Amino acid sequence: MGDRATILHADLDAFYASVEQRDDPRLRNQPVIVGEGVVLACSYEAKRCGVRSGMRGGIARSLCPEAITVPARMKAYSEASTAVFEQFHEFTPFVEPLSVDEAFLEVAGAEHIFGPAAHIAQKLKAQVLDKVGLALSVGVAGTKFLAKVASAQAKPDGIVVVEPGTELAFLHPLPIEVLWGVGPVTATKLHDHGIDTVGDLASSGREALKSYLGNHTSGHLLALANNCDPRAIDTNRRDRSMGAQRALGQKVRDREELRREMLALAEKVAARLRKAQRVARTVTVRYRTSEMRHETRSRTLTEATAQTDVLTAVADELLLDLLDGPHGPGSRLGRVGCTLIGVTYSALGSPDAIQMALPFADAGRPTDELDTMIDSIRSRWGNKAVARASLLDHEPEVAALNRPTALDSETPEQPTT
DNA sequence: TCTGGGGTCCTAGGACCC
DNA sequence: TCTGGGGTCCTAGGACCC
Repeated sequence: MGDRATILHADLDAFYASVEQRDDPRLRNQPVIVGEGVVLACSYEAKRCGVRSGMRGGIARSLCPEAITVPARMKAYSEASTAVFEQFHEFTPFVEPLSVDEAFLEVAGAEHIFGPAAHIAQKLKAQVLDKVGLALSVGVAGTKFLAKVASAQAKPDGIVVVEPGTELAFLHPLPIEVLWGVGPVTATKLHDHGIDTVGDLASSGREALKSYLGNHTSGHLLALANNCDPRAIDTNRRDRSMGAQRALGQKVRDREELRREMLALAEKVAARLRKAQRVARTVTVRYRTSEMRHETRSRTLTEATAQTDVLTAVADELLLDLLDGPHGPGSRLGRVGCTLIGVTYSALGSPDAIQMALPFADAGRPTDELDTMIDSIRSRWGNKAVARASLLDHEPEVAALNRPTALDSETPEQPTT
């Protein structure tokens, strides 16, 4: 791993805006803003005026008055995404989606068919443009992290290959902000200590970093800065949580209105959960006060469920706790206000895994049979502990499904070379 | 640039068990 | 009854990513 550059990071350029420009010729070569309230995406022409995603629509339009604003068409983006991922799979089965518009591809096993990784990157780009009509940027490197940094450098519409042996020369001059896990907070801390480039970070002492970044972050960043990233492509990733939230503007809504809003969100996510054939065990309600402070309340159920009435009832209770505090209905709401509510279901499992596991709960099956069952669950549902959601800990045989070696261990598929 | 909506992962403290 | 170590789970909060 890492001694050959066989990992691709493929990233669609300005995805939503590119789909709009593809579908409406009048938008081509024009500054385009997708999304009305806030900017969900913008074309490169709009980026040149300083427009960024997440920006309020009004500010974006004042920066770029000539921009054409269009509403988001999620269905079109999702169809385009599916079509692009089909092209990825034409080259390798080892595709790890990161979001609708980007993925890692392991192409070690595909090189004998399509040629070296850099050629595969070119063919991939050409094919996505030809079949789907969208521009793709590709980074090619020996590790995931480097491939992702390379694709960012390749934008727009380019390819950057980091040849083996040149990794540190490529990485060290770059600003620390390129590191995965460095956001505004961590960046400020690093700059305060005179660390501005990845090279600065790589030559820093672990203990010194630890003192202001903590154990995990310092180890993680130091590893990345020294180009140490052993993570393999994981084709089995599944959602670990599902949620919905809604911003409410400045207005403090009344208590019953917030409860109705929460009910609608909780029902919506429960429906998504069932559609995905998943069950959840933890309900988290989130809340943003008028001072933009975030608060959460969560509860873990004894058994995972996708039943709307159960999930909505828990969400309602948790919301009331946030709204009322210890001093009665609405008393907290009056003081802290509410500008956003949301609900997330997590500790997701799969009802099928539970049903498959159940026979083992009441019959003392031999361990080799159990091992076979665990293998079959793993092949269907991935490496993560899908059976955890069943929480049948009082049944030792099913509890065995949660054995770290069986389901929690990272044993990603390896390409056959 | 004071902010949408969808996520992931980590931490610290407390409860509880052996 | 007190003290201790080790482990797991749950909860609340925070940082980060697209």
